[in-house]
Amino acid sequence: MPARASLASVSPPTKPAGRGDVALAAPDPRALLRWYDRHRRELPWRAAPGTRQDSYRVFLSEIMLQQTTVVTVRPYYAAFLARWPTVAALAAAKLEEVLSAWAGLGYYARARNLHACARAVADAHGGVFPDTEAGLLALPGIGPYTAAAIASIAHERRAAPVDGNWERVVARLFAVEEALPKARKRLRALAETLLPDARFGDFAQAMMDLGATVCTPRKPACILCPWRGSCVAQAQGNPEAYPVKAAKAARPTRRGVAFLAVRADGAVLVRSRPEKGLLGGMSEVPSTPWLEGEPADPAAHAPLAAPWQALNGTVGHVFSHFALELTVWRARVAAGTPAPAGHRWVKREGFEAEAFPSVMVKVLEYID
DNA sequence: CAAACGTGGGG
DNA sequence: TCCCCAAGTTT
Repeated sequence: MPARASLASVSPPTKPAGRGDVALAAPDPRALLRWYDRHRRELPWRAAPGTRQDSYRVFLSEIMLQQTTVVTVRPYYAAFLARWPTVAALAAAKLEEVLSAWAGLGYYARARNLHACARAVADAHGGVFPDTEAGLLALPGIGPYTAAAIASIAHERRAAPVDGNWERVVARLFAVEEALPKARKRLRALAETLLPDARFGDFAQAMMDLGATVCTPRKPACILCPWRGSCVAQAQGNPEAYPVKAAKAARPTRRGVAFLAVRADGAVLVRSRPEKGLLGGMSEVPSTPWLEGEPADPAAHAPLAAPWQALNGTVGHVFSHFALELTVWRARVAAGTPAPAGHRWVKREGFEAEAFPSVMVKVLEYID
């Protein structure tokens, strides 16, 4: 257990208020582990106490949980595990299958990387995940956090998977004044001082549970915290002030027109988006470009000549860095209408196999 | 390194 | 309605 004094090099330069009078004990990792033993949450991807989880399951869950809530991930995790129980099974899947199964979960590069990673493990690692952070880090879609998570949880390596929970907990423990994202390096250094001498997987998950259930972004339950006697922010009385965050960029609005061509048999005209970029590789109804300011001329972008009818209302959708307002133009076309190059007709029964992102599901509600 | 990259739920 | 947030990675 490093003494407080040894943290000087990574501590914030400004002396936090409230530290002067009462000496705070250094946070003891064993106290958190004891708390975890009493309050550990049951989660589908979590192994029974005292056992290690299969690395593929840790991998699958960690990729899905990136920037995504537990509640949202649950059904996707169950579906993926049932359909592709092993890394070999996932590696054998077609990318399109993986993308359609991922549809609705967001950040679709994750699905592409998940698949590429499974193939890399199957092809270049004999079907076995690397058991070191460095080895894991070299795989597609696995960054510093996920490498440390798999290494600690599945392989019991000494590693600090510093996620948003860890950052919040550490920022409060040490009252870090520097704002995110610049504070990331400092927070990581402080986090590593907290690591125990054993039970690295449990400690990693304990930090996440603590952040998710006690040291929450708003109204943290400090009274229930095993580290309440070691927390500078709690001593200051303003835990919610941490972590400090930089101002966010404004979110502009882009507009466009989506063309909903409905054939007599109910089939809809669909195409696939480019593999890179927004909604990469996902299925979509053709549309004008999505632009800020002056909308593009719809007629110039219609996929085929038809009696287009502008529908009332718009489809609104919020992406991570812009909001989208889509006007829907719909046309009923004859049964024999051919699909233009790069497009295809998809019937209702075929929707399941398509990789429609949520924004397109909204557009497709205008079929009838 | 800042920006791109989704979505749904809660206050 | 609006803003924030959630087990980050890639370029």
